Amino acid sequence: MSVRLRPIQALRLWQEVGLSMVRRHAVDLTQRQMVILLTIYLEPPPHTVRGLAAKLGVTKPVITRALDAMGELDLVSRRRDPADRRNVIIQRTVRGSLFLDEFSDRVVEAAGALAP
Amino acid sequence: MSVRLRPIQALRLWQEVGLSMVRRHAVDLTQRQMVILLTIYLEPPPHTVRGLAAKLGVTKPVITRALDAMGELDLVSRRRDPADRRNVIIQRTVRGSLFLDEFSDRVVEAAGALAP
DNA sequence: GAAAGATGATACGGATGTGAAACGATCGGG
DNA sequence: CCCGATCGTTTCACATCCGTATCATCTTTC
Repeated sequence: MSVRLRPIQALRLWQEVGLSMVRRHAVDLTQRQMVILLTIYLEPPPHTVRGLAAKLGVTKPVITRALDAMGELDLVSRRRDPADRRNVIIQRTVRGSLFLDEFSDRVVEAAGALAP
Repeated sequence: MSVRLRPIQALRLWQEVGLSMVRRHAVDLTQRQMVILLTIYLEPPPHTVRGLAAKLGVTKPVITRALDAMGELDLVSRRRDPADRRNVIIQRTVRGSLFLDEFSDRVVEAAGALAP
């Protein structure tokens, strides 16, 4: 079933989650990087640079650089497609899964604590 | 009453909202800027630089620069406190309210469209 | 096999954010 | 009245991100 949320609750949810992220001085991803990470983990593989660029409506260098940054943090990994060596397959990592698990827990918790 | 949300739904919600923001090439605020904006609009005034810095756990220059950026976009405005002229009172703007209204609508819509 | 096309990475110039430190303006207690 | 404390801003050096254009590599087509 869908989730019923009122506008004021939506804003409070965003504030609460953002606040906890900022305060923890944790991994600080760009909005684009976050969307890329979520797409990789939520949608069925395989994921390629051009596919992600098309989905987000941004240029390929944006994806490449985001993958560089997140690869440095071990949130995603890349490897060449053996079938077509022009392609790069973007893969999930244990650390990336853990990061999103913790993130979603934080969102769920904040949602549960919302005032009526 | 509180909002019941499952982890996978939380992730899909964040992806959907982030995706719509990225695609629209709309105003793209830093996570910190967004939290500051939300705090200004959700919590009771008055808001000061040091108050926001303390709440977010960041340094004052971060707040000053975020206000510079958002002031440029006319999302917030600043004015000196007449009572104590060292203080700066941060105020809401029509454009800021409109921006958050649209944003929350987008969140609510995405939440309503979530799969079970 | 050579040329054309596709894919991801890189170079460049510009814009913006950050932390640490220092600064000018203002208030307030002695 | 004055000197320390407070508040917001600015400066500096550094890092990151962006879009455009270009590049190297690989595949497909003829």
